[in-house]
Amino acid sequence: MANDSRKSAQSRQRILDAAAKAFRRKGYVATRLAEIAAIAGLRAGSIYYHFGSKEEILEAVLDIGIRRIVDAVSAALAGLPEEATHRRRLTTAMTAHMTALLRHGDYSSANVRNFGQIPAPVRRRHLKVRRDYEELWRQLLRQAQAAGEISPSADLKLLRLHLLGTLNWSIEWYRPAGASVEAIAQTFADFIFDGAAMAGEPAP
Amino acid sequence: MANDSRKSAQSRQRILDAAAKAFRRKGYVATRLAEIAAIAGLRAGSIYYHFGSKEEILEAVLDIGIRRIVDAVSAALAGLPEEATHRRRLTTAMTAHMTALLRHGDYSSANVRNFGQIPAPVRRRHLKVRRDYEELWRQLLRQAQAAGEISPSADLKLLRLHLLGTLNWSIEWYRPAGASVEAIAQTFADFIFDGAAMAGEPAP
DNA sequence: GTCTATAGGCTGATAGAC
DNA sequence: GTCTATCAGCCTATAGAC
Repeated sequence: MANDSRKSAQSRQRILDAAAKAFRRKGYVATRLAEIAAIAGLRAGSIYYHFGSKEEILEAVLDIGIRRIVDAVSAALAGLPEEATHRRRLTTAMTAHMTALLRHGDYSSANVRNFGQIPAPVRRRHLKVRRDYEELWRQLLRQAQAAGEISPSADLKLLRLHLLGTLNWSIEWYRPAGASVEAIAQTFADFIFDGAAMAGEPAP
Repeated sequence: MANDSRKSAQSRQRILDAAAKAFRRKGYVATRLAEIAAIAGLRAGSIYYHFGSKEEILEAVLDIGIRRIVDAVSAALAGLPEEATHRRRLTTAMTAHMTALLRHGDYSSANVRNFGQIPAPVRRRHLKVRRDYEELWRQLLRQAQAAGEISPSADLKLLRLHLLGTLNWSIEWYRPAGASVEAIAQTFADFIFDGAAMAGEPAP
């Protein structure tokens, strides 16, 4: 009994892992159930013992994906000393987000990549979790601005979209061969804070 | 005769417009030929008078998409006075890119959005045009750095990915209701050049 | 040029044996 | 729990009438 439920949980897990990997690479619609089954080491029909439909698998993958990002960012922030600057907090959060996406990331990448093309009902249900994550960034930015580490004139909504856009777009171009994820995230964080203009250059 | 070839060209155009619109919204794989035909005002079978396959339509849409972006950016840059600063050049290019994407942009959006999930042969053929466009940005950034308007220590490759990532990601969140495309692009350009940190704040 | 009709193939999902 | 077998539906693409 404990044996059966353990076996079931393992198969379910393998199916989810396989789906996340496939969704990340080819997208939800283009991925076939037979493909997921093959990666998971079983036949297409067997999937239906664990899931009611392909959409149900998608929902599970999306949920795990966003949760992994939230957990990674939260854990990284929790590991910082109380007195850490807001700049350090934001840099840490950016690195954690990017790492979750690129290195430990079939689920997280599948989430970010497929979000724009998932069926409407699934999207609606998933939106709540997404908003919670956005709220985390809103708070980080608000606190940094309140503490005077971000310019008071900065539009925090656009800054958040600017920042997350840069990070999320990396799934389109990142290849493990190049610079490390940490180095890239650090460079991006410096761009975000200091800008790329020559120091002392006047604004136009 | 001139009448027929004009009618043919018009239908072909309507099919492409319809495909670009659908590809932008739902992605290539999820879009059905019957759907494209319906938007274009004809039946699925009729499409094959104008195109040999669904993939052929995709290729045409992708090509037009990238060309529209290149043309928009090139035209905007050509409209600048000789003595324009490099900051102004880059800001202008960013605005043109974003406008092409968000406002005049079924083709351009379809291109950016579907690039990650197009069939391998199509992708390979399309890569060349993409690289040409990237080269345009490489030159802009190189010249700006050479002129001393971008910090000599800035990694131009990461700066380009940073900049284009921010712009391209906007197709995931932009809604016409909010701020104008020009205002958003201007804000992003200022972020890119000046950063969001409190002026005079020391780096950590 | 566009239509209707349909071929041919594949896909998500179900049923029943083991 | 997983398999095999199979169904029903849908989709791209083709053929031939108009």
